[in-house]
Amino acid sequence: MSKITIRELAKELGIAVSTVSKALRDSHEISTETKAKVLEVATRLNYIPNLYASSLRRQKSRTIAVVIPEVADSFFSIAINGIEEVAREKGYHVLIYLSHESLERETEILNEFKSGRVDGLMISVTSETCTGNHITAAMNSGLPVVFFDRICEDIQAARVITDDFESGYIATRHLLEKGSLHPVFLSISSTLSINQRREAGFIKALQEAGIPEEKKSIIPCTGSDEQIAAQILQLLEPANRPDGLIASVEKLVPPVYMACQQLGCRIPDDVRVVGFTNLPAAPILQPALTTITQPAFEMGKTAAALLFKGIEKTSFDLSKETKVIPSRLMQRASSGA
Amino acid sequence: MSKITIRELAKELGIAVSTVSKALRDSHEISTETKAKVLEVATRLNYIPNLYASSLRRQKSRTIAVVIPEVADSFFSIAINGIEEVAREKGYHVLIYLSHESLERETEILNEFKSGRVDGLMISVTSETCTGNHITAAMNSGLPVVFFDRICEDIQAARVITDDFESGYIATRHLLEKGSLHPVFLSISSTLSINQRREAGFIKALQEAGIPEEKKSIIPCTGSDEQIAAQILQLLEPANRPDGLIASVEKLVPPVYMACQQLGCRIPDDVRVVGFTNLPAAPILQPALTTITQPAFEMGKTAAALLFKGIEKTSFDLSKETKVIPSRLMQRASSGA
DNA sequence: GGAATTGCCGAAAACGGTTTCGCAAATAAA
DNA sequence: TTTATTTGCGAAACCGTTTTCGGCAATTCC
Repeated sequence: MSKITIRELAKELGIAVSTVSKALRDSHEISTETKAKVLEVATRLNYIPNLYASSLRRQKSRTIAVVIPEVADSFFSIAINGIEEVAREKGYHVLIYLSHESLERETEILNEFKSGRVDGLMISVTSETCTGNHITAAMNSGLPVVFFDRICEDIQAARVITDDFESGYIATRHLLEKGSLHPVFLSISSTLSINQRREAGFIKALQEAGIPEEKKSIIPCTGSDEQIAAQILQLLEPANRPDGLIASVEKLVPPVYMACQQLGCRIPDDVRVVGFTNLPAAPILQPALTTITQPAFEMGKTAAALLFKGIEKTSFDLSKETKVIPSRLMQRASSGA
Repeated sequence: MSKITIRELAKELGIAVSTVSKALRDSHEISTETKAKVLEVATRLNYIPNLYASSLRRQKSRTIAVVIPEVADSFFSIAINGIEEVAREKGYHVLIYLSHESLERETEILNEFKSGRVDGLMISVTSETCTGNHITAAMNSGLPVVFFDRICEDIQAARVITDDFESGYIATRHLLEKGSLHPVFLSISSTLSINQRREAGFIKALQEAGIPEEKKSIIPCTGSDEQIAAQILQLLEPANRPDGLIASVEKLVPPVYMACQQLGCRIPDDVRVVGFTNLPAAPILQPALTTITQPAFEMGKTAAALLFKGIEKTSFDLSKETKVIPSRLMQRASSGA
């Protein structure tokens, strides 16, 4: 089964290649009968246009890139689902790149896009990414860009985010209402947008409650998984154990539960817990985990839809768009009765 | 920042475009000095080759496709990690497609590859995929294909799998040793390769143990998530509750724990549980889940490496390759003390 | 009825690299 | 010294599609 090209269709039909091309693209220059004939032969011979020839000529690839820190995280994997769904509807293909939380890698990846590799880019930045030169460089080369979830605050670009500040606030208030007197916030990166906002919501709730702002209440959890586990283990030692905590990202949830099991620390009696996560296992943990659940699927869909709008309508100024899709507090046993 | 092409490099250097091209590809026809000059100008002007022009001429795209049923499953998301790692090393790009367990969708997706869209394909088939006509069609068009995890038994092609039969056997023996007298196997699809093998291992262990092969011991769990939950809930009713069970895929784990919580069914005292899963939450479940953990990352890496070997060495007959990477039984509390 | 328009199609030039082939000079072999 | 061979480079064809442009006939408009 050799590849069949537009030339062979033309030969088969006894007409010019340009006519075939126009017929296939449903040009008004071509009569309905000719179109029908071309279409018939094309399907009969199972003609599939060569994407690269087409992309080369038209300077567009019907391909988008998704750059995320990692895929083994429920938020991102669910978001990809949403992205793929919209892409498929629109006839676009999606390339995936993992930055592994490395700014250097992210920069490398984005640099390749300047050649016109992709028609658009959706990105959730690295926790290292504070300056976005590589991103603005890509944007300046004419690439439509949509940030989703983890954005770069100082770049004027389309954003699809969730209400991280409010979620941080709500989670904290929830802990306070459940009786926690000194909740702590497990922070993963002081430069990460979502972390900053959640943290700000946390602080606001604390201030409103008249709780003195001790430095200790924000606990940085950084480094390898093992290091994080050790930090959390230390935090939950009986000596100065907090009575409530917020796991600001999904990866902090397992070490928290693990530490509690090791230390005999009871959730929620000793420490009330809320986690930012989309883990399907949240309701089956013991006790079931109260979560701030992000609208991952919707965010993926929305971001993709926005990107396609930016790609297809040149008149549309993508950079002014910001969509905020609210997260939800799923109240379960881990935060108290 | 306008796109800069190879012609502009040539003009800047005062040499022919063909020379520039060859220099950039490090051809032996070009002197070392010329190469150096070309390289200098190329980096200075930040030249990035147009992938589509290159792909069109060379008939290869340095792009592979990964087709999987879904991404929101720890196995697949970890496998993607492995794939991406190898792809990046090799300078390949990876397109991702989700079949959503639909054969029709899978067929559509594969059909597009016949145009030379990608240089190779890694696929984990749908549970609906018993006949692989669409896959052999793609293979016949010259596309190197590697199956990973969920294979199509009747297609002669490269495979990277885990020892599902042995794992099913080991999981079952483990349950029996822990005192389960009549373990059951929760099956998700009778056509799915991994399901069949795991089931076969289960049956073998039962036979060896002299347990009469009752039909009831293999429980089909199909349909929507809600339907599956209902089926499992019914199964675990006290009346004829099994004393051990194997969740043959990850998505069955939450409904099992959920049902036990609802019914007051104690794990492992009432029912011993083993699950096939890579869930990071497995150790923090109460009780911690005994798992058959698949080498997802290694499988992704191995499959990708194999595919690239098949792509790059035409002499290499991919279709005869089968790599089996063993899974591991992670013994935890859910299967008994 | 002549001019202007419209409808339909074909030839050829793009798109931006890669590759083949040929040519001249330099080197090696005879 | 003559003949082969090698080395380094340039001209042009090529990959498969899209698009511009022009042409011819049929139609519409004064």
